[in-house]
Amino acid sequence: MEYSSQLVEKKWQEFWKENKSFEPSEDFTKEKKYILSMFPFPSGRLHMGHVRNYTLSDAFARYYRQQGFNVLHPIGFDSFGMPAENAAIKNGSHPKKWTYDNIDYMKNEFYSLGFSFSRERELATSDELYTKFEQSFIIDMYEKGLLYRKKGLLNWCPHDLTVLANEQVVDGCCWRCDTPIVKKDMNQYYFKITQYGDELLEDLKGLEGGWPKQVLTMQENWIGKSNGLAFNLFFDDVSLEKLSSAFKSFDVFTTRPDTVYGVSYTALAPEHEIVTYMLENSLLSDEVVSQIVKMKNTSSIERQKEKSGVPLGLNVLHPLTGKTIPVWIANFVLMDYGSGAVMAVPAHDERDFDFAKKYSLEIKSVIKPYEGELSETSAFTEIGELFNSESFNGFNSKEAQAKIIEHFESQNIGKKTTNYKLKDWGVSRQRYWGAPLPFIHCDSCGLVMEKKENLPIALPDDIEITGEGNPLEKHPTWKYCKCPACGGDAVRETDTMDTFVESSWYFLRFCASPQNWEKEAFSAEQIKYWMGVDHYIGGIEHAILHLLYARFFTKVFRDLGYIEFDEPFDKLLTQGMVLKDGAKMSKSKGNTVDPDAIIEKYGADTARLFILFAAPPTQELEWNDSAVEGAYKFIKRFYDRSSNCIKSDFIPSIVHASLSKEEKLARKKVYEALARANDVYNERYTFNTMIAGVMEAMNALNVQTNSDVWSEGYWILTSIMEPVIPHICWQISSEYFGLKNLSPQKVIEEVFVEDSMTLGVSINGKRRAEIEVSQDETNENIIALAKESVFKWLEGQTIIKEIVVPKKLVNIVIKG
RNA sequence: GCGGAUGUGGUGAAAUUGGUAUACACGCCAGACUUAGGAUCUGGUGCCGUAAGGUGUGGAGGUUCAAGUCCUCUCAUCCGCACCA
Repeated sequence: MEYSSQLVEKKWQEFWKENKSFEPSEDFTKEKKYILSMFPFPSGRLHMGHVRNYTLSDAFARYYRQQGFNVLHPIGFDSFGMPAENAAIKNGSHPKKWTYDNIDYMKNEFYSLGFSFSRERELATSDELYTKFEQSFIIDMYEKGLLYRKKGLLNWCPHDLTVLANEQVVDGCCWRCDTPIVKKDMNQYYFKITQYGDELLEDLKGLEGGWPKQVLTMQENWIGKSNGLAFNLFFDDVSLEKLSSAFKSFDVFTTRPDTVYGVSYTALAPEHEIVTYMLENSLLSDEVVSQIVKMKNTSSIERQKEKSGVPLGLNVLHPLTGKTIPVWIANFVLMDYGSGAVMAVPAHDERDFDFAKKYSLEIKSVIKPYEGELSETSAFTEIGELFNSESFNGFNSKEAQAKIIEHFESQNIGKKTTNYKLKDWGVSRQRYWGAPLPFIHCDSCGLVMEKKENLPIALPDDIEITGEGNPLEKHPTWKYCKCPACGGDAVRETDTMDTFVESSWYFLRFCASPQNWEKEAFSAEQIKYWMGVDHYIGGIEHAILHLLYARFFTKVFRDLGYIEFDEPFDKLLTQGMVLKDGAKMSKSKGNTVDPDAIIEKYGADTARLFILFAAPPTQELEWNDSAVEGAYKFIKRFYDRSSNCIKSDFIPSIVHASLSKEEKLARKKVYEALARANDVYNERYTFNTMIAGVMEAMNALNVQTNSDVWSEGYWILTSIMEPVIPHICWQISSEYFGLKNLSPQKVIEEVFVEDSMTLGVSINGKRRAEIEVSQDETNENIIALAKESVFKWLEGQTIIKEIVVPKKLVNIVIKG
């Protein structure tokens, strides 16, 4: 029969659906595998990145099912988010309809690719049920003090009247209307992720081996832990008077306490509270005020271009020497790191150096290199030996750091301190299409939580989306409610949550039993059985945000008593991008390939085979039309040649010794492919080499005619390939083997035993000839044969050494 | 600037512990079958050279009997972070 991807694929997809072939078993005594791909945003259609992602997880899921594991391989949609609202603004569609239409379409695409998802556990995070459970967790977190509300500086678009996420600010302007954004002080809800900063950092160690090093490093840098010294700088009397003693001192942090004697000025961020106080109380000249205002209104990108600052007219006293030090405002001091103020040591810090040069401030060296001289034109930032540092002179930087911290602590003028770059996670968005925060504002009770029995706080359907302001805010009735505490009139919080909240726990939601899907967010029993995720597969672009948030939620849920483990994802596989013509596929570049078109022309198996064969998963994948064609031809050949098999429910038993050379080689190649496949699924994930092995075996089978060898070969090869090209493998298997071969296969060692072996013969490491000897040949004879084979190279030469590497080669070392 | 990754034929890429470099595939070339083929099958294909041979894993050194693999330096490309005190 001629190969028809259309017929074969439809047939098996229906078979799998009707037979519920991929639902996990409730038998928790079986060994399990939880295979998960990062779930998609329902943007409308699948792209090749999706196809690659889910083909990988599907291959793992199918392999482990074959091996007898109980496999959970679920799918959901991360379905809240701005694109739904943007589509509404653009085409007038309702975000809900747009979202769920897209989900329906994409689900069909998924199943037309033959993905073996558990259909009973499908979810969309915009489902009210999901919102209900999520809001309940939010309430728990608030009660634990892990969620709080405070004023903060946010990106505000004065044209669209909305807050923007940092990623939505492009070159200081609104990504949609190009209006320059301004910083606005607004109330915002935050998760206290910083409380888990140390644990999030420490537990990265346990993920080594399971997670790509790159991701671990990125998270480590993002958390950005640094140890140092924090101390107060006290104002002198004149300054105190100026400030009417509203401030006596301010706090600074340094990772280089060894340079403390080199402090020659100190700098505050323009947003520092002392600066604010001075502005509000008109303590600064007009000139200085205008410079500060200018600094504050400059975007961070602009600020980085050149350092600038202005003296505040205040002085502090050096904590050790008592010397007077001027206080400046500097645009390079960040308000949201440390205390928003720094001690400046221009001799040993590049930034401080640049600033001091520009404004002719004192540069005092206190560290000298062990070799070479101090430079006049740059800061010496390495470690070295202390001088100009009173009793600490002569110490090495490292020792001095500890000693100086000790000194500050013993004098009670400073403290050993740890700082993090990680900031609390701002989760509120002034948007409609997200999960509402379950809070109520009451004039008499303040901020009150909604009662759990009233959940979910669902979104109203009758809204008007204009792109200006928050539709929930403008809805005529939605926000008005009674206070759960006092029963009086109150209003709901109209902010919705960042969609990263939904993706922070969806992998737990899949551990709900379908019978209790509506009753519980997840079942303790199933969680205990299925978690952690054995293989988590997704794009590197989520290396920080999603993966960090999911780790944070896991630890929070543990502390809330819902789960008993620390980390959600045991093994992480980050796939590479899909490229065409050397660039990432994207609509704007017009270099996309539509998965539907490929499925229609060649079939899902071809798409899957090409994707797994063209490159290892972690590498970029260059799309190549003729290589796709090649994958299609392979499948056709694979199916055509199956006619050489004999129908049987058992693997044929073959007496290896009685076979011809070609037959033996074919068997060897088949079992080599099997051995390699096991290795690939368990350790290496290099599906490309596994497929190459199968192709080699096919080539070897094709030069012999023994139908037992053919049948055995196909019994094994269709089993290996089923996770890759499932439809055609089930077809072949059902035609010849009654589906009995889709099960664990044993490697037979005897086929690897050969009568003779081929050894390379090299002279001084350069290969010159090849000899064939029997397996049990003595080294003496091997050397004799080797010498004979390279006779002409040895003429008149002196042999120094002869090396025999068993089963590999002979190396003869000659003089010269 | 800091951190990470990658560099092998015309192309995508193999080489598990240092042991015959270029498996497998795409492309190309030749042939067969064909009215024809962009179908199918067979063979060839790193580079230079008619050949003998030489040469060859971004570049330069080094260790070793032996290096794509280990060490030092260097170049290029890509990614992440980026005034984090």
